[in-house]
Amino acid sequence: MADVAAHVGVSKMTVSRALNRSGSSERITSEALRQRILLACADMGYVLDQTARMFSSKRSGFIAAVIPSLNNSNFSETAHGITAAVEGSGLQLLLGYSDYRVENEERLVAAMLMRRPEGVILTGGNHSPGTHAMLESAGIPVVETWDLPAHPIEHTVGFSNAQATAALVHHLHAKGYRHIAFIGGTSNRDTRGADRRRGYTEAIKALGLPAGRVISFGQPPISMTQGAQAIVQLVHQWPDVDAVVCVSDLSAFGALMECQRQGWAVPERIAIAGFGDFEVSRSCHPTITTVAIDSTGIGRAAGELLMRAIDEARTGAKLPAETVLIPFQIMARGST
Amino acid sequence: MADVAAHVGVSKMTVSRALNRSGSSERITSEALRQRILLACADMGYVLDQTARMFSSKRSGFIAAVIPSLNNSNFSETAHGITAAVEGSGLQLLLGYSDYRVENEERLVAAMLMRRPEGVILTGGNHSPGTHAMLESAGIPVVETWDLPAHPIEHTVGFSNAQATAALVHHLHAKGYRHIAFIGGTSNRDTRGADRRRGYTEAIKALGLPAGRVISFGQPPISMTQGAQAIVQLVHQWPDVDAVVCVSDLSAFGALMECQRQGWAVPERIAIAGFGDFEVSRSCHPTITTVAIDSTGIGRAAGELLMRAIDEARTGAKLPAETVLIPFQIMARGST
DNA sequence: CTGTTAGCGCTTTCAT
DNA sequence: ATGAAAGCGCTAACAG
Repeated sequence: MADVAAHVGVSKMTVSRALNRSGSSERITSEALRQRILLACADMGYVLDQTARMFSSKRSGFIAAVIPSLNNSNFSETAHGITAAVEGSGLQLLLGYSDYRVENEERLVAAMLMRRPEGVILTGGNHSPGTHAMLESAGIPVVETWDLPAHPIEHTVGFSNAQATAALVHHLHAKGYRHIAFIGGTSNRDTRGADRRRGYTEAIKALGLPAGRVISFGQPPISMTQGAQAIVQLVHQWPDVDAVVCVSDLSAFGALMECQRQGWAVPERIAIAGFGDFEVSRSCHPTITTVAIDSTGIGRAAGELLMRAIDEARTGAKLPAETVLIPFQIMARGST
Repeated sequence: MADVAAHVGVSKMTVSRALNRSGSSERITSEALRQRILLACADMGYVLDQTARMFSSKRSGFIAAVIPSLNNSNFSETAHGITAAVEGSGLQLLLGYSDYRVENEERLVAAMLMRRPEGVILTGGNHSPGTHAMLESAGIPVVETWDLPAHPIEHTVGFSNAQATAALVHHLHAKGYRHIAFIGGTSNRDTRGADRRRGYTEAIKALGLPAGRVISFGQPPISMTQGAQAIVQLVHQWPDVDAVVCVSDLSAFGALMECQRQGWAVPERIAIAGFGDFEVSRSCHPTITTVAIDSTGIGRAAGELLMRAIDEARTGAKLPAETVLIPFQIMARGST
C-alpha cells in the first residue's frame, strides 16, 4: 500500500480510503484521484490485504454457513442465494457441508468460529449442545434455515416441512388416492426428512387412511437408486398401494424410472410425488408432482436478515429475533 | 496474552509457545509449566486470537478454489474432493463460483486474493489476463483442473475434454451410427464445452462422417429443458440424424425425455450420449451412455498437489510444475 | 479532503 | 529453554 501511495503521490491513508469507498462517510476529493489509485493498484498488481485489514479493524468480513450437502440438493441454491445477498457488502461466505450429521456441523462451526465470522447461517433447527454453546458465547447473529424450529436460536428463515408434506398428502387424497405410502431415509440424521415423514403420518391419520405404509431405506440423502429399490420393496410389501410420497425428488425420480422398467404405469398403477422441485422433476416423463420451495430465496432472505443483524450489532444494538416464512407450493404434474 | 504471561510469571513468548506446542521444534521446559499456562488461560477466559496469529505469521490457513457452478454439475464433487484432501491440515477452503464467466472468475480471484490464500485451484485453463497477472504477482501455487491447458499457469489436474468426446464419437461409430450430431451451448463462455465440440468435430472429420450437424442452444450450462428443445430442432433440421452427443448429461437427459414425449425410440430412432456420468444417467430409463470422470478424484488430487506445493513454498523451495492426468471412461449404456 | 501518528495481538528473530 | 525487541499491513483517531 505504501508503494502504491508513493507511486500515485499520496499517503497510504488516501489509498486505504480509496479502496474502502463503500462506507459513505469516507470520500476522496475527486473520483479521478480514486480511479488513478485503483489503476495504480491494478498496474502494480497490488491487492488489499484483508488479513491485516481485519486485524486492524476488528472485523473479519466473513459470514459462515453450514449446509448439509453441496451435491444434488436444493442447498447449493441456498448457498447461491446467500452469496447473491451479501454480494457487494464486502462480506465473504465461508461455506461448510455437514453431510447431514450434527457432529460434523459442530466440528465445522468450531473451525469457522476461529475465523471470527460476523454471523452464522445454519440449516435446520437441530443442533448439538456443543454447537449451541459455541454460538451462544460467540455472541454473533445466527439464522436457521429450511425449518421452523420450536425453539430457534435466534432468527429463522424457513417453512414447515411437516405442513408441506401434509399438503401433498391432501393433494393426493383429493385426487382420489387412498392407499398412500411414504419413502424416506432410515435414520434421524436428516431432521427435515423426519419432519416430512411426520407430516405424512399426521395427514394420513387426519384423513382416516390406512397407515403404516412407510419404507425407510438407507442413510439420507436418499439417492435415485435407493428410490428405485424402495419402490420395488414397497409394491411387494403392500400391493394395494396406489400412491407414494417420497422424501425428495431424487428418490421420486428413481422410483418413477423403476416403475417404467417394471412396467408399472405412472400414475395409473401408482402415483408418485416428490419434494423439492428439482429440475429433473420438471424434465422427466411423466413430470413429477412435487413441493416447490424457493431455495435461492431462502438463501437470499437469510443473507439479508443476517446482514441487517450484523449492521445492528455494529452499532451496538441487537436486532430482535425475526422469523421469515418461506411459502411452499404444490406442483401438480403428470405423475399424480 | 500479556496478562496471562504476567499472571503466570513468564513472558508473552512463553505463553505463545505453550499454545503452539504443535510445532515440534519449539518446546517448553517442563510440561508442568505448560499446564500452568493452559490453566491460567482457562481461568482468565483467554483464547488465542487467530486473527492476529494469522496476520503475524503470514499464514492465512486458506486455500481458494473457483468452480463454474455449484448446482447440477460435477464441480461440487470436485469441491468435496478438495475439502477431503485438505481435511485435518488446518487449511480451510474458500469457495467461489464463476457462473462459467471469466470476468466473474477475475472478480472472485481478486476478492479471494485479499484473504491471502496460500494456494489457488482454478477450473479450466482459460482465464482473463487480469487473473493471470494477479496470480503471478501473488506468487502462490496454482492448480488448474478439468482441463489440460496448452500453457498451464503452473500445476494441472485434468484430462482432455476434446479427446474424451472424440472417444465417445468413435464409440458411436463402432456401434454403427453414421449421422452423428452434437448439442452444446452457443457461446465460448464454457471452454470445456467448446473443447468437447472441437473433439466431436475432429472425430467426425477423422472418420469421414457427414459434418455440420451441430446445434448450439443457449448459454452454458445447458439445462435439461434446453436439451429437450435442442433435440427437437435437431431432428427437424437434419431428419437423417441417428445419434447425438450432448455436451453434458443434463442436456442428454432432457433430450432423452423429449424423445419419449415425441415417441422417438431411443436408441432405435436416435441414440443419445452425454458427458459427466451424472446420477440421473445411471437411473433413468433407458440409461444414458456417457463419459465418466472421477470428479471427486480431480478435487482430491488437486488438493493434495496444492498442499505439497504449499509445503514446499513454506520451506522456500518451489515445487516443479506437475501435471496429473485423470482418466476418463466411456460408459456404454442403453441409450446407444 | 488528506496526512500523521499509533497501535491492533501475535510471532519472528536474535540474544541470552 | 526463554526473553526482548521489532515488526506484520492496515485502519482509527485526530489534526490540519
